[in-house]
Amino acid sequence: MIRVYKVIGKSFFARSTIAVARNLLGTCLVRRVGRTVLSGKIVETEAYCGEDDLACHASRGRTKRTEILYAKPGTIYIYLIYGMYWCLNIVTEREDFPSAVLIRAVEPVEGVTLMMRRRGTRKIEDIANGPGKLCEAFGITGRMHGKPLGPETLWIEGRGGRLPARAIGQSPRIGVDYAKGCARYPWRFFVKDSPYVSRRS
DNA sequence: TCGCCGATCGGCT
DNA sequence: GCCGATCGGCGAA
Repeated sequence: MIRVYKVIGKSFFARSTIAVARNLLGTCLVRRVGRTVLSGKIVETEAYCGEDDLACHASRGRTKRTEILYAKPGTIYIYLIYGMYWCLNIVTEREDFPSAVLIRAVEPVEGVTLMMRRRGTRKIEDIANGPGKLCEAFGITGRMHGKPLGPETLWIEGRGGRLPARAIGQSPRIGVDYAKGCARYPWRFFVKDSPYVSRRS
């Protein structure tokens, strides 16, 4: 498959986190490793939005760890979860407002052979249907943390359009039951009927 | 298919 | 010392 997409600029991320999370669906996450291009269509995202969002890592304010969420839009935020898995986020909104979108799942497009090898599976639906899985498939680690989107790290491509509303599903975010009332916010977005999302209804 | 459980470690209390 | 924006393996049903 040949990509005919355009690189999405930083300004895409300098607006409401909800809008970014929703509009990232259908775009492509791309990375180059040596001569190999890895890419996948984003099919699932979550919005984490401000200190008032108890599920957001910045809900207890600025610390060494959460400082990154206050950075410029388009900055890469990667953290280690459960001591084992990396999770990929992209910082959103204006500088000094702590928010980001978590990329939770992609549909593998290019570099599938390498992804399968990294993931230890030949089942394409299981390659990148979860935040930890997609980082393993793409070889994304904490080394990219704090860097901007771009050819040296990873980037997003799109056609400039957006998916029709009827193609988009919405639900509470996964794994944030501890976040009191915020746990019910419907800030997870996914491509309806995609077999590549992390959990199907 | 479902639910439980352990792995493993950095950041916070 | 506790816990997590996860995952894969296991046993039970």
